[in-house]
Amino acid sequence: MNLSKSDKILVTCGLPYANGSAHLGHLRTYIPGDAYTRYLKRFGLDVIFFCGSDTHGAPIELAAVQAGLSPKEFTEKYHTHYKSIFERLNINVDLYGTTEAPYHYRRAQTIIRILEKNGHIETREVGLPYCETCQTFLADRFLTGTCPYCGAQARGDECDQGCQRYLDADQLIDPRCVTCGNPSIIKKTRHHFFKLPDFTDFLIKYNEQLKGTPLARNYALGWIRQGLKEWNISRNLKWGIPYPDDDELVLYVWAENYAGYISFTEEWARQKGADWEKYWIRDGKLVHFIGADIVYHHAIFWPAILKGANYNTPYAVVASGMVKVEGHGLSKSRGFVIDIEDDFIKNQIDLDAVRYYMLSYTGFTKDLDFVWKDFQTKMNNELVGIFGNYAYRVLLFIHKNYGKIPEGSLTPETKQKITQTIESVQKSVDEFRFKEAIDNTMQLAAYGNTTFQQCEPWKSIKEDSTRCQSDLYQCLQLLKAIAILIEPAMPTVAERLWLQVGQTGNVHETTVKDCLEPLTSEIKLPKPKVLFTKMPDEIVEKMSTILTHRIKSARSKAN
RNA sequence: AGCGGGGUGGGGUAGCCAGGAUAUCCCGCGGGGCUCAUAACCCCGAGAUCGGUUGUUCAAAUCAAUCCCCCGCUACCA
Repeated sequence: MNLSKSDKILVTCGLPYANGSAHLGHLRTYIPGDAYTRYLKRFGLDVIFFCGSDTHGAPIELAAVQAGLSPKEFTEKYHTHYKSIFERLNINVDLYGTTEAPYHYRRAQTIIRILEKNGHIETREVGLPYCETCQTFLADRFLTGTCPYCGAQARGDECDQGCQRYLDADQLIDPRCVTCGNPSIIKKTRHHFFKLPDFTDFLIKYNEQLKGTPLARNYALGWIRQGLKEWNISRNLKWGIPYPDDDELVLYVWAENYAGYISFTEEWARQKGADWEKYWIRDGKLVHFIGADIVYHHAIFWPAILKGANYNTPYAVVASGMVKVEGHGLSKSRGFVIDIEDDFIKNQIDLDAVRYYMLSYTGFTKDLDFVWKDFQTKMNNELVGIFGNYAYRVLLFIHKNYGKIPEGSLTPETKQKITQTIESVQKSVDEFRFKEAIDNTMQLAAYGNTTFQQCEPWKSIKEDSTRCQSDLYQCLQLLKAIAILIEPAMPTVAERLWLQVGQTGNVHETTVKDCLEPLTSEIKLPKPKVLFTKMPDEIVEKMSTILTHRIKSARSKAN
C-alpha cells in the first residue's frame, strides 16, 4: 500500500448541493468514497470520513423563492434528506455536516482572513451587469441578449438556443435581464480576488506529485499551462457567508464550500474530543473523492487556498467518471435520472446491490451507464447465482448435516487462495480500482463453487466424513474471508454473512488478517437464510416504465 | 473552438507508459455435466479486421501522424 499505519488519513466526498433530491449521480462518488474508507479500515489503517451539504449560492436563493421557502428552510429540508439517504445507503461518514452551520462560517471566514493577512487577496472595483429594475447584479446565466456569432437569442454564458458556442457576458449584443427583460447596465462594484497566479509554480509542482486518478493531475496541469487568472471570490448576493469585514458581499460558494472538509473535521473533533489540527495543520493524508466535473476546483483552487492559508494540502484527488441513465447523460430536466428515494428506496431495491452495481459495473474513472436490465442481470447472476448461492449451498449443507462448524484445519491451498486475494484487493484499492477489487473478491466465491463441485460433499459425506468435513471447512473459511473483503462494498450483506458463518463481534471492525484466522470447529451455526433474492422481471419492467414516463413527461414539459 | 479523458467479441473490462508469438477476465449466447444449492452450480465451445487511415519496425492493441465518435471542463451552475 502507498499508505501506512502511522498515517492520519482523512477522506472526503464532494459536497452535495442542497437544491434537489439525491440521485444516482451522487452515488458515483459517495459509494466509492465510503467503500474506500471501509477498505482502509479493513487494512488496519487510521481513517476518518466526512461529507456534508453545500447550502449557498445563487441557484439555491432562486430555488427557495420558487418553493416559497426561505433559503435556510429550503436547504435544511435537503440537508435532512441527504443525511438520511447517506444513512440508508450505509455511507458511513464520521460527520455529515452543513455549510450553513456556525462552525463552518467561522472556519470559512478564518481562511479568508488568513489569505488577506498573507497578501493573497486583492480588492478592486469591477464593472458588472446590473438590472436597475430588479436592483440586482446579474450573473451570466441571468443575462439574455443576441449572440454575436449567429444572431440567435443567447444567455450570458452560452448560446443555448443557437450555435451552442460558449460566450462571455460582455460579448452579448443588447444585453437584458432575464427576469424583467429590461436592458442591463454596467455598474461598478467592489470585489475581492484571490491572487491565483502567485501559486502557479507551486501548483505545477504540487500536481506533478499529486496522488489519485491520473485524470485529476493531467487536467489540472493543462489548465495551469493555459495561464491562471485572479479569481473573484465574492458575490453580490444576500444568501451566503458574509465576506469578512465587508457586509455587502458574501463569499462565493466555491471559495467556502470545501472549507467544510475542515470545519466538519473540527466539529467532529469537538464532539469526540479529538484533534482536528492533526489532520489539517500537521501530518494528515487528505484524500478527496469528487466527480470528474469538479477536478479543477480540487486540484487548483483548493490546494492554492490551503497553501496560501498555511494548511496541509491534499494527498490525493480521486475523480470518478460520470453517470448516464439508459445511455443518456444524466439530466433531471430531460428526465434521465434515477432518484434514490423515489426509485430505489420506495420500490425496495436492495441497496447493497445498488452499491455493488455502482462499484463494479465499470471502472471507477469511466462513465457508468445505469440500465435497469443490466442491474437485474448483475443482481441475479453474480449476487444471487455466484455469491449468494455459494454461501447458501455451503451453509445449508453444513447446517443440515452437522449443525456446527465442521472438523478441519486450513489447507495450504485455501490459505494461499485467500492470501492472494487479499494482496490483489489491496493493490486494486491502492490504485482506486474498485471494480477490480470486487471482481477479485467475487472470484473467491467462484473458486468456492468450483471446489465444492469437485469435492462433491454430497457423496463424500456417505463415504468419508473426515474428508467431507475438511472440504466444508475450507468452503466456510472462504466465506468468512468473503464476508470481510466484501464488507466495503456491501456492508449489510457482510453483517448477515458474518453471523451465518458463526462469528461473533462486528464485521465492520475486522481487518483482513481475520480472513486467515482459522474457524473454531464445534461452534453452532444458525439456520442460513439467502443473502439475496432474485429481482423478478416485473420489477424491471415497472422501473423501466417509470423511467420512460419520466422522460416523456420531461419532453412534453420542454415543448 | 481550446484543454483533458475515453473508443478492445453483444455489454463491461485487462493489456498500452517500458512493442513480441494462440489479446485477459466477468456477464450474455450455444452445447455438455452435476443434483448439495435461489431453474442456482461446474466443464467445454463459438464469437474481436483492438474506432478509421497512414507511417516507424523483423514485429503494433501498444510508438508517431492524421481523421471520426462519445464524455467532462473552459474561471458567474454547483
